[in-house]
Amino acid sequence: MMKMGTNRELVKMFRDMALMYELEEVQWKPRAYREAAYGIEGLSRDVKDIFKKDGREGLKEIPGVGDSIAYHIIEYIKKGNIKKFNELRKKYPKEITELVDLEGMGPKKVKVLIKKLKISSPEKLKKAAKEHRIRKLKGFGEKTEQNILDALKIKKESKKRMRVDKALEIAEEIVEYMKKKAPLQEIDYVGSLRRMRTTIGDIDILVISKSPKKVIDAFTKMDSVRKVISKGTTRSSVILKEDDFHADLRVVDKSSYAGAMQYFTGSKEHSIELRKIAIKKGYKLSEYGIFKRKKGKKNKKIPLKSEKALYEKLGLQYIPPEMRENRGELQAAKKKQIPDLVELKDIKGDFHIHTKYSDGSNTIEEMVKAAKKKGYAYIAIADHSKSTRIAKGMDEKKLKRQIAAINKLAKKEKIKILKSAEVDILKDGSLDYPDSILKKLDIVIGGVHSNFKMSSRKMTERIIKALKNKHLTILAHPTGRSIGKRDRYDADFEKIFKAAAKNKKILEINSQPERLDLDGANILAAKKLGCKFCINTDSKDTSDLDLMKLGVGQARRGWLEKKDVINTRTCAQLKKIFKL
DNA sequence: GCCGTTTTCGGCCCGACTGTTTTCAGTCG
Repeated sequence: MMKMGTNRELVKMFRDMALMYELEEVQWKPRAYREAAYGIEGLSRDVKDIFKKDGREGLKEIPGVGDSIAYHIIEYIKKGNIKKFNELRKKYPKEITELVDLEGMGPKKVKVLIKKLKISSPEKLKKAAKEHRIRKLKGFGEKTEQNILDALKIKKESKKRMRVDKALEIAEEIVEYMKKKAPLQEIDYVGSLRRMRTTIGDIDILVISKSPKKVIDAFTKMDSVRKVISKGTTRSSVILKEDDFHADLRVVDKSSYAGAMQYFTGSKEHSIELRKIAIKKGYKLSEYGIFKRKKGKKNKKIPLKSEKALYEKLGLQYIPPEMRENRGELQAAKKKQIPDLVELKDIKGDFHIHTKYSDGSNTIEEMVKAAKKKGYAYIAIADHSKSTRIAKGMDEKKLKRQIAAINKLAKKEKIKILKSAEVDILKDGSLDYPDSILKKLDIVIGGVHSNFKMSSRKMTERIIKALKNKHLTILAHPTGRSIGKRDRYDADFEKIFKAAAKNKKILEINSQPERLDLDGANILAAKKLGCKFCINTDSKDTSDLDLMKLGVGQARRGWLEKKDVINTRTCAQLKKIFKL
């Protein structure tokens, strides 16, 4: 049995149950099951551990989980299935989620299709559409039939969510293009990109303009647009040629800017909570701003200059976009306990830089020059150790040569160049170099690069053994996940984070877009356990140094302040930490 | 089914767009 898999399986099951209850036309349950799924998704612990430690009451602490759903979770932990889930499953075809996920389809339409045409899969749906059987149904028509065929085609071609670096690039291109081609006062990208999620579902753009029609025309006529899904007087939605990516644009006038920024930045869960707070205070919150509720009369709009003013009007401290995930930030804002988040400009150096000595494509000198250009006070050169053969890891001899080269270069340079290495944490938890070599290094970055598939117990022991090694300074990409390729290792990360805190080891926030490891949720969990962090780029070439902003984004999502991040320290302060 | 500095019962976010209708339901974000 996979360990952390339990959470994922429950999330999937509860989402499916929500959908099936929707088909049953049961009120409110769908929402409750979705909220529970979302609550479980946000956990950094395994529900099994929670149950083992704190029982049913512990489970009920999970946001969205009450008596009934806690019962279902226990049922699943003990028996491996949920009776109610199986009952519902029998009534509906297995592939309903695929049908509902099609653009323009929802539970109501799917239900009619199942009932009237016995459609149970995307294949059967396609056949029915081609045979023009769908247009004859009440509430359906020719257009809907064609849309279904389009949606099936797009679904087939399109891939998963987009990496944040790519989404940033596309969003910036759209913003630049729109600035040139359309009459507008303000344009920003919003949505999950502004919140700096690790992956982006679609690109959201917000515009202030007095001529919305011209703006929307310019948007839908971009060369990069493949299909226009909707085009109204204030909003439009398109599919881009690049990877069939969705982009949405919304135009508002200046008086609605604060409301629209808040609304379109999300997250949805955060916004829903915020609206509930507004209602309690006698207001109504919409994408147009805050309105005073008046019985029998038109609601009166409250002028707001900024998002900050919007939050303050609701009695809250301003919440930075990266924190808006309904993970306790609204409660913190109420108590005026929003942390002063770390910023890119606070970063004074980078501890994880590769060169031609292993798998980097630039020399030490070139990387040093690029770091100086960034205004850094220090960098650490950290190439791979010998066991990482695919990355051309260095043997002891080569590392010694590199150390000598750095010593020589350091004499000429003002920027502090630290000697480091990304040392493999071997299968048994020992490090890939002998102590005699490790002690010559200023910083030792330990990382797992092989034997990913161990039992949870063994992997946890392996990493904790490394964390107890007196030479190790930093734990690189602690969970080992690779976005879209590989899940994090099966291990008890709460134990690992605790061990890191206890042994005063620093956890890396790796800024490579396919890693982003730790990510925001892990960081938040580790911070609560007393861990310290550093944000590294793991650069393979000089342009990779720019990835720092992605790591900072994750740090902010994990509520980190400057003091939590080691590479915001000055050179002098570093000496105390690393005993240089 | 969940939740509570107005509630242990009675609420549960809100508006735009499309396609089908001829005033609105369904879907989306």
